[in-house]
Amino acid sequence: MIKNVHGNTVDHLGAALVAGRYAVGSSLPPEPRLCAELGVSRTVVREAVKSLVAKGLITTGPKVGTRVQASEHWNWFDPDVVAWQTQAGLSPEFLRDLQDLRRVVEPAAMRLAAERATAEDILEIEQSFAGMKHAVEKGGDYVAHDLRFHQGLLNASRNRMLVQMSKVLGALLRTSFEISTRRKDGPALSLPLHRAVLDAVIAHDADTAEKAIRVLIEGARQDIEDVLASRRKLPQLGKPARRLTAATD
Amino acid sequence: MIKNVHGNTVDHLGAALVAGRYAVGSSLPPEPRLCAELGVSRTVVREAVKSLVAKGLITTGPKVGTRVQASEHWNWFDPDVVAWQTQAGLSPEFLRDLQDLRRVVEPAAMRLAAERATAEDILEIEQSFAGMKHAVEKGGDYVAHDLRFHQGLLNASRNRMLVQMSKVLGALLRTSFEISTRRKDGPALSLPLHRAVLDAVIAHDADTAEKAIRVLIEGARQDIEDVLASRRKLPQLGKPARRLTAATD
DNA sequence: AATCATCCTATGGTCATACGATTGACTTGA
DNA sequence: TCAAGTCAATCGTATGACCATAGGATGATT
Repeated sequence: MIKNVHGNTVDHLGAALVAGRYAVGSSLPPEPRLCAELGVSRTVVREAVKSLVAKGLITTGPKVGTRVQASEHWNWFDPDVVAWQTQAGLSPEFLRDLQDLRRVVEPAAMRLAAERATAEDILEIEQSFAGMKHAVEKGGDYVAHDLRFHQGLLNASRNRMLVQMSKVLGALLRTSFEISTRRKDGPALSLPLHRAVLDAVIAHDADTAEKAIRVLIEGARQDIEDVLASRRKLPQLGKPARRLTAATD
Repeated sequence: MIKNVHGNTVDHLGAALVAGRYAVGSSLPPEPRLCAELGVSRTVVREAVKSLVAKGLITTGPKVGTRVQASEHWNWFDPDVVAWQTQAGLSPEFLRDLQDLRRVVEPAAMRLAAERATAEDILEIEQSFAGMKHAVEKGGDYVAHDLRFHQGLLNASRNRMLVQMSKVLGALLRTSFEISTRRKDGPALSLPLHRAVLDAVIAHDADTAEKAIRVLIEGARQDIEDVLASRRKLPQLGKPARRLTAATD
């Protein structure tokens, strides 16, 4: 699926960087090499590099080359960075960070949502809930509707930064939803919990909304812990050998 | 202070965009125009545009031009974006968003810091506190040390995303510190409150740490509310007429 | 006159080449 | 041994050309 040369190049390099294919502090190949490896012009390479600099993944300088920044400097809230991280396989550290974030952000966001949600927000969330219910009863993409439900709630907090986080949290939510969906009664069990959150928000009851979401989060935490524990016994989950050369996709 | 052509161009355009000098959904001047206005080559303009695309400020496409994205699409956690917003004058909405964020993040981060802070983290924060104390007693840059204090605490949460937020929160913290420093006994009064937070973190007492930081935040909230209220009576605080043409700085 | 298909053109996307600017590394001399 | 000067690798900037896309104008058809 070819978008355009620039986008593909950014994706390729970004994914490689986030996956840790280049050691932190080391230099990427010089521009001419990259051009040759990726089969694109220097213009494209340079613009791609500039994009990655803008996302905090690398720095550049004459003679010093383009150096890989430590992960503390990534823009962890950049959707692309998160996507690359997801695609590279969610590491336990990343999952831990995301879970911290979720436990910090979602309860507080529910409080705000209970105070500020507009009628449109509620409608959107109701529709998502209806989709989840339908998926449980008659089949369908439960995870997608669950995601939309949570993002709708974050949106209802009416805070641009919290909304932005919903995009990042999406990576965690998707993972945890997929895990809980594996247990075939998982969705059916969590449906009333979701309903409780939504009802509290509609009732402008911040305390109840917060408590309800905490129940949901705790359940998800358990699920992920279990999977991580079992993963430790099966360490071969990491992606197999990756090639450094350009792929021709 | 000239860094380089690219950096200056990104700054110039980014600041203009964040300041709202181009209407959302409208198009920037075409590349040749921008080159002429900014007095740089097309290479520079294009790379600058790519950087801004990476930060979510604009989108580009053949024939459609480079369009201004709605502020919901900005990367609000990008240090540059925040800097531009700060420089454009902190709007009440932005301040409100930041205060929400602070109230959400800092208490939770203090809990994590109390659990996870390393000896190095503590040392760093102690030094910052010493700097604050010194500034109160013998003069010095109180705000800078206060900032370092809070960022050190966020760092101690050992969570990459929370750490990233500390950079963004810095914009709010700086503002609120400057406000509270205007009252000449402000720093002296807040010193023991800071000490309380630090002591709780050292004692690994999450509950107390959270309570202590909440006191600090509440004080800051009050200060900012007051300033905003007085600002409403003096509406001429906004920047004076802004020109659309390129400045020659 | 209204509608649809076609072509035109403005605009960003890509490529190639040349030269400037910076800085780490090497060399040379004291 | 150390310091200053030189060198060269690498990114930074500029220019010109051509390609690709998509919005809008133009014209034919009903």
